[in-house]
Amino acid sequence: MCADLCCDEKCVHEDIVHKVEHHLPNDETLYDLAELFKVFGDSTRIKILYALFESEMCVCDIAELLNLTQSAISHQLRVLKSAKLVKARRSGKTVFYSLADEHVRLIINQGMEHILE
Amino acid sequence: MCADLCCDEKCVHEDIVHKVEHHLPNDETLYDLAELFKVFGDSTRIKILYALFESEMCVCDIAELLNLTQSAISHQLRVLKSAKLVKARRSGKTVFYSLADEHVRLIINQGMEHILE
DNA sequence: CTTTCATATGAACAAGTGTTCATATGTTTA
DNA sequence: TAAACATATGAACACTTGTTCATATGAAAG
Repeated sequence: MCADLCCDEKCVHEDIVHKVEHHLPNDETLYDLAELFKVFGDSTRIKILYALFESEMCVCDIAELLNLTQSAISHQLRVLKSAKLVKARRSGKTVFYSLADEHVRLIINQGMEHILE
Repeated sequence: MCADLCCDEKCVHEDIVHKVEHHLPNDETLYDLAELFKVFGDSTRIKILYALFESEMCVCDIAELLNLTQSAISHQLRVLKSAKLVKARRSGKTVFYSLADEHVRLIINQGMEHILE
């Protein structure tokens, strides 16, 4: 292991460690942030979000579009909803889902830019 | 399951499904995008990235900062590096890691905005 | 009320992930 | 060359996650 002084002139250590410690958001916030990105970290959910970029859609249509069971989509929409990435609107038996806000689009576009460069 | 026509006046279906189908990026791209977000979806990695916001750091310092083994950090840095989120610079025995580009900061800040609202 | 249909939920299982331990690689100094 | 040290890597393990199947809930139509 590193013994407090593992380098020569370029040494940062102690100082940096303490400086960074003070600038780190608290653990709970960082945990929540990771949880948010975890939601984006599944291709089914990404596809659902991309689909909702175009228009609100009901569960069965998304299922048909992505060739997955209605149950799978419903489970995933639940995840997206509790992360406040989508919202639901009921119309009779049907429930229409749509993007909760524009953050979703921004985050995804930023990610897309990264992988396309 | 949904039988092609599950609603009344508000019906979208077929039309929307086909329209959205054409606008969806291809499967591989969507998969890669999900893989990218998966990398952000772990609080250890988020903490590492946040630490690197302040300054480049070597492996053992990050390990000390986050109270994790050097091995754990090294494994995670490998993940971050293959996603091109961080880059490495060797100086003697020590390897300093830093953010690969400004996308990282943008994506994380966007995520942070979402959870803080 | 009963049936039908869209959606939600719970259990179960396979597949994936993050950490630790042990050890290898590579660099510097004695 | 040998010892010391920072980092990397592989195997193993517990833990998490996404899907399916079966079934429950809730709304509209007969």
